[in-house]
This record gives sequence, structure tokens and C-alpha cells, in this order.
Amino acid sequence: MPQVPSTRWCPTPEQLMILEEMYRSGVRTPNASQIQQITARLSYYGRIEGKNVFYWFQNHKARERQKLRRRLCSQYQLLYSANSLPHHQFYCSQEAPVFPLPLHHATPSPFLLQDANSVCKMEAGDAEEASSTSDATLRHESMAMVDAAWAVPPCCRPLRTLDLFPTKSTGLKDECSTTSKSSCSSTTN
Amino acid sequence: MPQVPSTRWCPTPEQLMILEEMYRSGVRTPNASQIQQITARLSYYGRIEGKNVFYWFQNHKARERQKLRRRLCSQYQLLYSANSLPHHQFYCSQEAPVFPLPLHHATPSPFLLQDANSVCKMEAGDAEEASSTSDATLRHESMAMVDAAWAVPPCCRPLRTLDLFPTKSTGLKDECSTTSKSSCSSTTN
DNA sequence: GCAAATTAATGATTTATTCAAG
DNA sequence: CTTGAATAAATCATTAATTTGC
Repeated sequence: MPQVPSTRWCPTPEQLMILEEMYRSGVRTPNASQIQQITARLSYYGRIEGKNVFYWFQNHKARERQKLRRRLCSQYQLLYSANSLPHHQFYCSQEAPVFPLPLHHATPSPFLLQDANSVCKMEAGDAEEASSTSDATLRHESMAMVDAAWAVPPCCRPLRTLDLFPTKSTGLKDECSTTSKSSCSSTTN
Repeated sequence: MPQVPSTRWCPTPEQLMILEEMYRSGVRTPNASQIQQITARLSYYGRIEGKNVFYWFQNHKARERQKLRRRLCSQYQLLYSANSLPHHQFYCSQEAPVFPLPLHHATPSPFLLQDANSVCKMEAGDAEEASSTSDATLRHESMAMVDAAWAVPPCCRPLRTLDLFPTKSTGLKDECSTTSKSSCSSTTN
């Protein structure tokens, strides 16, 4: 009957359980080898691919954050409607921001770590998102998995570095008043 | 000297030229096989990997759009400051939107198309972003390249479907008033 | 009880934003 | 300052829950 076996991955209860357990124990953005492992382990309980694991963590993280935001938002709204304070400040354009942190991308990227040093900052604890702010040192641990997939036979010539070209269309750089970013003033009320 | 041969890709002039030419002739989000081809071709002029091509198109597309937006934005601002009309409408929270179109993701995803039908909608013309709105039919042409990279030996057992678990923490569904999306009301002025 | 219709949940893609190398 | 690289946010689309009329 299932001639169309569904276009998308349907996690089994065990898979879900394990994933959630991992999330609870701190896994957020597993790198390639971690994903490989997880996938291997989960594949015992049903068909699954690395991308499913990757997407699951992405989505789960995002949606947990979203829940938090919503909660905060409603809290703030209550609070401010009670106090009748001007609540223009903490923008709730969609929801409230969960962590006003610098937001360094300190977690290993979702990509393939070919032969890096593999810092392996998994199982770093159970802290929620707003925990780090420190160790912005160990970055770069990862190379895009695009690598693996896009890899092309190295028929690469010795880097000719030819004559110069107008390779950069430096015609129109800044349109508005390019101070830093977001030049178009928005909060004008 | 170059013991650290630079952590990131440095496009040679020829590579850039070719990429820009491709962009001009309509390529926006090449799929895996296209990227493979492009990479192969460009690798003649220097070391390059698929992910570089992938990222280049992503960034170039985004930044062209950004330029456009900025241009529009400043235009509007001039226009409206001249007319002194209330310009709350066309939100310029960051910049101005370039195309208020339905924005279906009608382009092939950046991922690996393993053995799909390969519609190959490259070289679709020279239209800028705002061209489609139609052919929302040919989707799904692509499978995440994550696939290729994350692939794990299929040791997958026959889907046991075990006993039941509380796999879903259905404790808190809606936080605010979940009408559809974006529950936290924002435009309250 | 059961399927069609509706809604909610969530897997998969695309776009926006951010970081930092050069 | 430009731009390659990476991540987060927004969005799309499909599956599962749920409701509703019979």
C-alpha cells in the first residue's frame, strides 16, 4: 500500500526519545561526526539519514527558543499592560528576544569536519541557550559538509593568477548613509 | 611561507568573472550537479570547492538584493519626505522589501539531487528575482546534500514500532493566543 | 464508528543576519 | 570595507491530530 512511502522522514517514538534526550543533555548543533554517530545509532529504529538529524536539531532548537520567546513576550505584555509603561523598547515585532547576547556562533557548524582537530564540544552541559558568552575561542572546528558532497576531482591547475580584471563591480556600494548596517532608519517614533 | 594557505577561498579574477557572468545570465541557486559542473570548470583557474560556489551564489544573490533594497529605500524616503506622507506602511525595518511576491521557493535548493528527475532549471533567463510567481509545480527536485555527506550505512532494522512512550511533551501548546502564526501582537498603535 | 474537512505540529528550504579573514 | 563562511529566522509543505457531519 505505501507505494508512496512519504516524502519526508517520520521519526519513530524511540528516535524521538533519543533525540530529545540528547537535546536535554546539551546537544544543540552537532557537527558532522556527531551527526554520523547519532544517525547510525538511530537508524537501528528505522530509516533515517544524517540530514534528518541535522534538521531535527535545527528545528528543535529554533522552536524551543520560540516557545521561550512567546512565554517571555506574554509575560512582558502582562507586566507592561499592568504598569502602563511605554513598551516600545523591547521590540516584540514577532516575539521577544530570548537572549540579548552577542550571539557568536560558538557552536560547531552543521557541516562536515573533514580532518580538523575535532574539539567536540558536545555534551557540554544542560544549560539552555543563554549560557555561554565565553569560549568564543574554539571556532572553525568545522568545514562545510558541502565539501563532501560538492567535492570535485582535484583537476586544479597551479593557480595561474592571471592579469587583472575589473572583477569587482564597485559601482554602487552604499546607497543610503552607510554608517554601519541597517541604514534605513526605522525606529522613528 | 604560506604554511597557513588561508582558511578561506580566494576567488581568482577569472573565477569571479565567470561566476558573475553566470549570475548575469540568470543562475541564482544552482543545484548540486550544476555546482559540480561549475566547480569543475572553475577549478581550472585555481583551487575551489563546491561549497565555495554554493556560498558565492548565496551571498551574491543576497547582496544584490540588499543593494536593490537600499536603493529603493532611499528613493522612497526621498519621495516621502518630499510629500510628507505617513510612511509607516512600507515597512523599512531593515531595508525595503525588493519583491512583495509570494516568494515561493521555486528555485532548486542548494542540495544534492541524488537521482531525482533533475528538472535543471538553470539558465532560465536573465530576469532578476522578481520574475516567477508561477511554476510552483516543480518543487522537490532536490534532496539535501546533507544526504551525501551524512549518509550512513543502511543498517536499518525493520521498523520495530515499539511500545508507546511519552515521546511528545504535549504540555504547552499555545503560549499566546495561537490564531495562526505570529501570535504576539505587535502592531498595536 | 468513519472518512472528509480543518487545524496543529513539524520536517525541509530559503532568506536574513552575523562573524571575521584579508 | 568587502565578502567568504556560518548560523538563525522565516517560510513552505506535508503529515498527524482533531473536529465535524453523517
